[in-house]
Amino acid sequence: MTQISWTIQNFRYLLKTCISHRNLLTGKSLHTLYIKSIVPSSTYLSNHFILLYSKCGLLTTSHHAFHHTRHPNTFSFNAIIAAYAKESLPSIAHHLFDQIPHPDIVSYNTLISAYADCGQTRPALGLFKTMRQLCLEMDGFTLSGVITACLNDVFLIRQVHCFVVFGGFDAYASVNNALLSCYSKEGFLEEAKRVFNEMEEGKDEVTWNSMIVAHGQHKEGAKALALFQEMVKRGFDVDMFTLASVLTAFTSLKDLLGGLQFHAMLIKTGFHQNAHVASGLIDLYSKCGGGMLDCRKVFEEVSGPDLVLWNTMISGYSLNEELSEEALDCFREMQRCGKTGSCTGYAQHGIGTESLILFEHMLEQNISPTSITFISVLSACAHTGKVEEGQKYFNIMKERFGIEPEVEHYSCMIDLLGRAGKLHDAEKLIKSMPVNPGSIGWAALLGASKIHGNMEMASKAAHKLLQLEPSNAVPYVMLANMYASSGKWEEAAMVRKLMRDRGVRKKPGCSWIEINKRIHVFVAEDISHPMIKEIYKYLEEMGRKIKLAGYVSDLRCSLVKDDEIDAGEKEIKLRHHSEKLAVAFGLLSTKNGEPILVIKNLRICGDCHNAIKFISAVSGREITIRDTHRFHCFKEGQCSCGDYW
DNA sequence: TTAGGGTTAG
Repeated sequence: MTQISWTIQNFRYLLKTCISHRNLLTGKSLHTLYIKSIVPSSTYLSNHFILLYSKCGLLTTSHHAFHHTRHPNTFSFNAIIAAYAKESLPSIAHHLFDQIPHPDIVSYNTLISAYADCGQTRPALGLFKTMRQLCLEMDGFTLSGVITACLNDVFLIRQVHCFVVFGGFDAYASVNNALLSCYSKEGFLEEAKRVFNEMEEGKDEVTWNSMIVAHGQHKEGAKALALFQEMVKRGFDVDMFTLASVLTAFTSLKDLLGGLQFHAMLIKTGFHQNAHVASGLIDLYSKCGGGMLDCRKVFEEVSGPDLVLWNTMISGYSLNEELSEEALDCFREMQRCGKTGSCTGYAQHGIGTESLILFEHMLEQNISPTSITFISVLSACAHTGKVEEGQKYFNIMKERFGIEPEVEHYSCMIDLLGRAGKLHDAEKLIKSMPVNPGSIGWAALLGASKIHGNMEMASKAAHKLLQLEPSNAVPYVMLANMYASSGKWEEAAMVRKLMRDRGVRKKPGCSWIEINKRIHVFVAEDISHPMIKEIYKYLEEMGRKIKLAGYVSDLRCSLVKDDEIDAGEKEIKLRHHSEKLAVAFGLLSTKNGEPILVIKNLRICGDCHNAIKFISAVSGREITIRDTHRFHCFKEGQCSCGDYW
């Protein structure tokens, strides 16, 4: 048998191939072979074994390889620091950094990025300052890391931006990409665009991807899709990052049809099995009315679902949560017994919901939940009135998983208690919060007070909100509407005047529906649509039919003073709310039996919710309304939210 | 050897 003698060059070549292909199996065999071989000890090879294990996510093995390196050099330290940085362990990385006799620019860059990834601005800037004091050379890696470390502080980002321009670092694509991305994440799309435009020929794939996602995040989906087309036209490579970014554009446009076509393309290319892309798809379907069955199919296609994929599914279910027939029966029974004020019966009967079942499955798979997972879980409990479960999960997040509740978790709990009619408990929770409740907490209490018609609590919450956010129209409108619906016209007028005096403008309510690839938008009492006469006529006829079926209009929702118009006119005004117009147009423009989907930019009005339940029964159609809070799927006279939203 | 880009909540 011929003995093959391996040389260092053989090992070098094969090891580099293993690293670039992330081929752990071959890499490990190579490592065993190297240890047994007579090849002299090589720091180069040892360093690359550290890298291989780090890139394949084996931190302990990587550290082991570092530990067994006979003569570690700066490269060896840099490689193991990068491994700890990747696992978000900057303090250990720093400890290793301190042991390097002569740290080089890569050592600094790696440690700066380690801190940046964990949002630790100060230590990252400290290292940057040291580099300046030592007159060490800097490069694009350094500045990209420093910029990322400044995320959440736009003043710092601007200061570093000045440094970049005056130091000539704006020649690096990575530096501009970091600036572009940070400006966008901070909400400054215009500044991101300026960076993009000034890059001229210096753009790379990352620049385009960042710009697409920036537009998607700022709800400029159409521009994001146009950028994607431009990127392809200019010959840039499309990768997973691009595809996931494009999906957010479809989601922001609520363009389910476009998303479906894009999904077909993803299946052809096989990219749909990538966890990031799949998360984007699930988010799209769950937010645009695609249904959770399709989400489940996408989820099952992914071989190794990651944490975000689980979170996206749980959140999707929480948005689409349907109360089971059993739960609805229980609720109806409670209503019959006159216990309408409280919905805690759901919790008392321990009825499971899909998102909570999925959450338990996630725990069985030993996937550790994060703070975001708990926001979805608690929000699902709030949507379905599961007070006891909500309290249980709120407690275990700290006790079992060591996650400190943040203002968002408290806000879910306030929402949960408030919706269930426990307004005083909700207020007590706000007062006992160790973190500042901010506007989110008070907004949750205001919403719940409105549901339960508790004027006193609503006024308290609204006034807190007006102090915190004087330019936010929501508390003014909610408070004025509550006064108006309870006949307190003077108070309603005072709130409206205050709003006018402060120059606060209400976001006009509108609803839209897509028919034959065209979006039709309606505002209340719309007269602009070409089919508006037919729509009004249809609603008039439908109004008669649903009245016969038992519908009674809720005139409190018309919010017009009694002596201004009579009840008949109020009823007409109610009939012409934007969501009713969109529903009527949808029913007129589609075939019998076809389901329709309407989207509204605000919360659905109480009278519309009731009327559409009747319309679904009379027309025999499935009507889905997606409002800012959740999906309402109306079928045979019932809504999936169980009148609890 | 090190960077910048994607998915989840409110």
